[in-house]
Amino acid sequence: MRRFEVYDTLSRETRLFVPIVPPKVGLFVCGLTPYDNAHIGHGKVAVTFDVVARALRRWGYRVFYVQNVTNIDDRLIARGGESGTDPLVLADRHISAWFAEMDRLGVRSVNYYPYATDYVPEILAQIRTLIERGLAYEARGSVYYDIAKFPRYGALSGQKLEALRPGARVAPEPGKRAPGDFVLWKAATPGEPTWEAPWGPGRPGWHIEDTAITVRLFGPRYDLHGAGLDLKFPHHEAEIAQAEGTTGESPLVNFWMHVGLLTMKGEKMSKSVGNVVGLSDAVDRFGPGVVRFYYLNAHYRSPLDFVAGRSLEEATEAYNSLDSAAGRLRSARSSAPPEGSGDVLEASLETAANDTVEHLDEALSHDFNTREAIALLFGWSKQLTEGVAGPERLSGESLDTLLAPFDWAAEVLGLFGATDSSDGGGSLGEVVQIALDARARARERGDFAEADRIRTELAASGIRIEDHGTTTRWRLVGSGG
RNA sequence: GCUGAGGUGGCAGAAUGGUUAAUGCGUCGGACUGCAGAUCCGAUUCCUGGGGGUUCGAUUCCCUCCCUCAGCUCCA
Repeated sequence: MRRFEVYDTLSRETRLFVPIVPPKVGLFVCGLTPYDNAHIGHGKVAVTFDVVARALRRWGYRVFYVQNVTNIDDRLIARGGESGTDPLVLADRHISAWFAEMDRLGVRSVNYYPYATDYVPEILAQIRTLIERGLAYEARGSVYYDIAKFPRYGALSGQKLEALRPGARVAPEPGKRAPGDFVLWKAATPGEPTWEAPWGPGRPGWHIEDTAITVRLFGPRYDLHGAGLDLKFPHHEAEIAQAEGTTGESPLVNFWMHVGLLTMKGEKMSKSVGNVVGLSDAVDRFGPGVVRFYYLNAHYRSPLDFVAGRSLEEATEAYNSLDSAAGRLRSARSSAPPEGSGDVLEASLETAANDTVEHLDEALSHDFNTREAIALLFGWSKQLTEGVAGPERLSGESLDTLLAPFDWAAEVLGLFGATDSSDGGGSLGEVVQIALDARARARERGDFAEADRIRTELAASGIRIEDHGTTTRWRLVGSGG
């Protein structure tokens, strides 16, 4: 197991990561609220923790990665009401879309997606315990957490209860002892999905599902909790209060990781501001590789400012240059000379390849510095152009060595893998080759109008042509990029 | 107001108590090309918010001020 450090929001310092029960790592990410389509801010969190899980697995940790699905909550009910759809049906629809999007983006590291509604017994048990311990109280069929009874409430976000502005954004509810008390169980409202409970029919509050799930799956304490920065308060404070109040053990989580928000012209991207860019739109236009690259090209904790018409376009340029460097090697590898023949690599390059891989692991072991890793990949790409004149003459073994840094990127970042590049091969390749042959003949006879027409049409289909002397290469690019 | 995160070249964005502060994008020049793009070579040597302090040395540590963003019970 490789040693690495992570910034922990609670202690506000970067610390060496030590699992509670090595080599196991419990990773919980809260997030999926399927009341609407995902936007590119959601994608940032998903890709960030995908890379975290990939890196940890590479380093020998056994990660159990859980992401919950809040398939019942206020917004779902509101949206369902607007369109006359059952909230649970609406949730299912968005969940399917989310899974499809994650698959396209290469986010396949989540082991288990528990649904809130599948954990109602655990939720009820937790609420019952909190009431028994005097930490929660009933009022008008609802149950609230009495935050005055939990002194650590506010520690994660550094909030002092007295300093909070109660009711600043939400009207105080009748029945609460204090405005800051949060709801654990919401009394039924006509027309809403409800579950039976000792306090009367109702449904779970927003925060309780997470701890019901994690206490059940991980026990009273676990290793890593991730989410967007905007969930730090009050949601994560509530989680701590619920879980630690129930189990009596502390801390609930050893390392809290909070992802910097995606902003647009300096403002947070959110539905309420109305400045959202759909995740699937971005992936459609630029391709999954570019979108992943865009996220990982900055440190996960920094805010990332999205500029329409520029951010993903810039990412495309940078992404393409690395992707074609990797693609060139991969296509040479697929047609490498038979085993035991071909040129052998210079020893210095072999050393450099190994060093690069080591440095890549090192970069990620410093609080997942993916930007540093990408800089190293550019450095490696530069070394390749300087040191490798003709990759197609190299032995397969040598090519494998040269590919090692890109293989690392495919494994950990989910970028520049074999499936990312479309150089040659396959039935698409045959069709494209026919078009390229026709263009070559047109150029030979000086019919450049025809040659350019073919080039333009291929480009419209997302196929970019690159002339290198007498040979022509092609690659797939995002149709809009 | 309170809490937290930040202010780095034209732009995006790293790092570090110490030689010329990564990397990418963009721009300019050159090579190649029928042209364009891509690629390659070179340039973009006067960039760390203001002011103090600690230090032989600060962008990094401390103080202070200014500014930006986020959170203060919908939020990834």
